[in-house]
Amino acid sequence: MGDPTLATTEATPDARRRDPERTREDILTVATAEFAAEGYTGARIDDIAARTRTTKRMIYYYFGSKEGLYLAVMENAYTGIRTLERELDIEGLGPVDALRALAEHTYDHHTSHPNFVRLVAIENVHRAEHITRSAVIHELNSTAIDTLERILKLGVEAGLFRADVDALDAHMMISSYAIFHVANRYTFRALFGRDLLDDERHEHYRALAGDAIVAALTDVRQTGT
Amino acid sequence: MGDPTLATTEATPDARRRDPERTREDILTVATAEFAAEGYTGARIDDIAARTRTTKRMIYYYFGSKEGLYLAVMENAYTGIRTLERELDIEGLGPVDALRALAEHTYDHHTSHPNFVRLVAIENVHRAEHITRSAVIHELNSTAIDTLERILKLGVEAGLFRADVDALDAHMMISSYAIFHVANRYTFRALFGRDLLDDERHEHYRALAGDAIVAALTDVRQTGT
Amino acid sequence: MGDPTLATTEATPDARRRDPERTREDILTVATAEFAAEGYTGARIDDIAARTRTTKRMIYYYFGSKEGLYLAVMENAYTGIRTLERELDIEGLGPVDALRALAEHTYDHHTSHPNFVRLVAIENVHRAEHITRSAVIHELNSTAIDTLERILKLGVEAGLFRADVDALDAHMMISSYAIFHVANRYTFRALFGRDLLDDERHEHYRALAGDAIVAALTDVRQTGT
Amino acid sequence: MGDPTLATTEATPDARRRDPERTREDILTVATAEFAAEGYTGARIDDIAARTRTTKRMIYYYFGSKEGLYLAVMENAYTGIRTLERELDIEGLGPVDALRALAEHTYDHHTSHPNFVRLVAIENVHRAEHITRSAVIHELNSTAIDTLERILKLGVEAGLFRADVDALDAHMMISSYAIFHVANRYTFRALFGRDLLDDERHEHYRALAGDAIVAALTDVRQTGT
DNA sequence: CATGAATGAGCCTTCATTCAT
DNA sequence: TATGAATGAAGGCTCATTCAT
Repeated sequence: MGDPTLATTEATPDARRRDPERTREDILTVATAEFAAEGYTGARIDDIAARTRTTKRMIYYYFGSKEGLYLAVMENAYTGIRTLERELDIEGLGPVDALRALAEHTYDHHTSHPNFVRLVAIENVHRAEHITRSAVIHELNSTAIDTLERILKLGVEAGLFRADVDALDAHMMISSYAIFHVANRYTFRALFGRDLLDDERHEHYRALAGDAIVAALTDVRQTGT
Repeated sequence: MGDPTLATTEATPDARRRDPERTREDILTVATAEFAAEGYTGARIDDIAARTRTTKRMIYYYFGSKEGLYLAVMENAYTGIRTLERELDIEGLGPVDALRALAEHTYDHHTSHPNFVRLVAIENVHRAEHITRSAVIHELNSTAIDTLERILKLGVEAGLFRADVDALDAHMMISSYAIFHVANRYTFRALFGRDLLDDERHEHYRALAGDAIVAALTDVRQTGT
Repeated sequence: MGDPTLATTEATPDARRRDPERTREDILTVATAEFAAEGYTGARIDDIAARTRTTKRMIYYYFGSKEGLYLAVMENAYTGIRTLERELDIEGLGPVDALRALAEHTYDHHTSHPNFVRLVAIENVHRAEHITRSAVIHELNSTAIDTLERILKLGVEAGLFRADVDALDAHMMISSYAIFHVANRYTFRALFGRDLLDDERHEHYRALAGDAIVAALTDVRQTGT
Repeated sequence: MGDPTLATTEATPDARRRDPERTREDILTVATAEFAAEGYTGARIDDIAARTRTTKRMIYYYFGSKEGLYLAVMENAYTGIRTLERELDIEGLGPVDALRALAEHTYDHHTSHPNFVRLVAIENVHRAEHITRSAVIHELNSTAIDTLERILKLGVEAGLFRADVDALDAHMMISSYAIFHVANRYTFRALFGRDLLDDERHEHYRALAGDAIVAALTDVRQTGT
C-alpha cells in the first residue's frame, strides 16, 4: 500500500484487459514481492503468474525472461528509493541537524521498505551481477550522496566535522546501520531474542541512528578532552 | 586455509578412503563455499559432490538432505566465529580502548571471513528458518555480548558511556558496520564505484570502526559543547 | 482394445499434439497397464512415459505425482467396472436364475479384465490407503449390491433363499470366487500345476460360479433330506 | 505370537551373538513382517536390518540378496502352513462333516495368519516368479489336497457329492472364500463399509464357509426339486 | 493480446549392494 | 563373524521456457 512499487498488492478484482501498462505494473508488483520473499533462485515464475491477473506468457512477453523480470524489479526499486530520497528537506538546517535528519530519514525509509532492503541483500548474494549490467541504475544519481557532500563540506569548514570521512564513507555508515535492522533482523532475533524492528524500540533506534553518525563525524580534537 | 571452517579448500589429491572424519570435513568445507557462493536454493548438491573426493551419495549418508547439509554448514560457521571471538584479549584495557579493540577485531574478522558474512545474509533471506530450528546454534553463547556487557558497565560507571545503549545495541552497531563492508560490497561498488574491501582503505575503515563506536557510546553531556 | 479403460494399448503412431483429452487418456491407459503389471512401488514413471506419445513432464502436468496418477488409474478402473455392472440385464428372471446370471456375469467380467483384479489386489497390499482418500470412488454406487438386494429379497420371500445371508455377503462370495481365478492364478499354477484361466476350463468354472452361489444361498431346510 | 513364523516379533533384548541359527531366524521374522507389510518392491533392506539385532551385512551373508531373503520368507511361510494343515483331524467324520471341518479350519487359519495371505497376494502380483524357482516349495506336498481327494471320493461314492468337481476345484473354492476375507479386506471396507474380519461376524462367516462348500458340492440331482 | 499445452534439462533423493577393516 | 563406510544406477519431481491456437 503506501509504496505501490514494492508492496505485495493483490491484482485488481476486475480483470481489466487491454491495458498494457496496468498489466506490466501488476506483474512488477507481484514479482517484487516474490523475489524479495524468495530470492532470485527461489522465486517461481509459476507462482508469480498465478498471483497475477494475467498469465505466464505475458511475463515473457513483457520482460523476456526471469532475469529480465528480476532486473525490471531492481530498477523499479532503485528508482523508487531515489525518488523518496529527494523528498527530504533540509533547507535552512545547520550541518549537524541536517546530518541527523538525513540519517533518521534513511532509517525510516529502510525500516518501512523491507522489500527494498531484502532485494539489495539478494542482489549482493549474486554479487550485483544484474544491476551491474543495468543502464537504468547507473544513470540514477544518488541525491543522498550529493546532499551529504554539501553537508560535510559545510561541517568541515565550520570545524565541526572530521575531514577524513567523505560522503561515501558517511553514506556507508548511515546505510549500514539502517540496513542491518532489516537485513539481519531474523538471525539477530534467532541468536539474541531481540526483534530490531519492534515498534517499542523504533524511536530509540531512530534517534540512535542520528546520534551515532553525528558523533562519528564530529571532530573530537575540536571539543578537547 | 587460514580458516579451515569456512574457506573453500580443494579436496586432498590422494583419495584416502575409510577416514569418515576427513570425508565429513571435506564435504563440509566444499559445501560451505558452495552455499556461500550460490545461496541455499542456488547451491547444487551435484556441484558440491563433484568438488569433493567422495560422491553425492556420501553427502546424504552423512547429512541426510540438502537442508541437513546446509544446517551443518551454518552450525559449523557459527561455532567457528564464536571460537574466534574468544581469542580477543582485552585484559588490562580501559573501557574506551577495550571497546575500540572489540570493534576493530570484529571488523578484521568479518572482512577476512566473507563466507561467514555471506552465509548470514543468505540465512536472513530465508528468515533464519534453519538456524531457528538448530539446537546447536541456540546453545552457543556469544562471548562478544558478555564482553560488551562488562565493557559498557565499566564505561557507564566511569561516566564515559551513555547508559541507554545496552550490549545488544552496541553489538548491533559494531556488527552492522563490519557486515556491511562484506555483505553490501557488490551493490555499493556497482552504484558508487568504490570497493569497500579495497586493501588501500582497509586501515582507514578499520580505524573508523573503532572511532565510530567509541564516539557513538561516549556520553556527550560530559564533554559539554 | 475391448476395454479402453484397462487394456494396455499402444500409443497412436501419429503423435497428434494439442489434444489434451487424448494425451490424458493415453497416459492413463499406459499407466493402468504398468501399475497392474508392476504394482504401485514397482511401477516406473519413466517406463510409463516411454510407452506414451508424450513425455514424463506431461504426467506431472496432468496428474501431479505418481500417487495422483495411480489414484486416477484406480478411479478410472472402478468407474469402468461400475459401468459394466449396469449392462447386466436380468429383467424377467426369477431369483435363482437372476442370481446365477449375476455370478456368471461377474466371473466373465473379472476373468476378462485381469488388470482390474490385479489393481484391486495391489490396492489391498497398500491397505486401500489410496482409494480411501478418493471422493470419486466413494461416490460410485455399486449396482451389483442394489441388484443383489432385490434378488435376495425376492428369493427369501419365495422361501427359496436363506435369510441370514445379506447382499454384501452374497457379493463377497461371488467376488471371492471370480477374483481368486485371476488374483491367485500364478501361485495356484505354481503349486498345483493348474491354470485357473485355461480356456478349456472356462465353461466349467463359469457354470460352477453360478451353481455354487445358488447352492450356497438355497435354504436347505426347504428341500428337506 | 501364536505363529513364530509370520508374526512381527521384536529381536530378543540380549543380543546373543555367535548363534547363527538365531540370527537367521531373527532376520527371517523381521523380513516376513516387512515384506508382508510393504510388498516385495516396497520392502527396504535397511528397514529390515534396523529392526534386527544384527546388521545389513548379515542379511547378505545369510541370504545373498533381497530376492534370496524374500524367497526364504516365502518358503518359510509355505512350510508353516503345510505344517498347520496336518494338524487337522477329521478321523471318523463322514464326507460332509469332514468337508465342513476342512473349510472351517482353512477359514480359521487364513484369518489368523494375515501375513501369509498377504505374502501370497504379493507373490501373485509378481506372477509367482519367485516361488516358481523354489525347489523347496515344489517339494511341499499339500496335505489339504490329499485330504480333499479322500473326502470327495467318499462323498461321490456315497452319492452325496457332485462328481465333476475335483479336489483342486474344491480347494480353490474353499481357499478363495477364506483368502478374500484377508486379501480384499481393505478395499471391501473402503467400498462397502464392512470389515470382513470384524470379530462380531467371525462365527457367521466361519459357518458360512462350511455351509457354502458343502452346498456347492452336494449333488442337487439327488435331492430332487 | 491472450492462453492451455507441451518440453528438455536438471535437481534432490533413494536403493540394493559391496568394500575395508 | 561382524560392521561402518562407500557406491552407481536410477527414481520421482521441478523449472524456466516455448509452441499452437
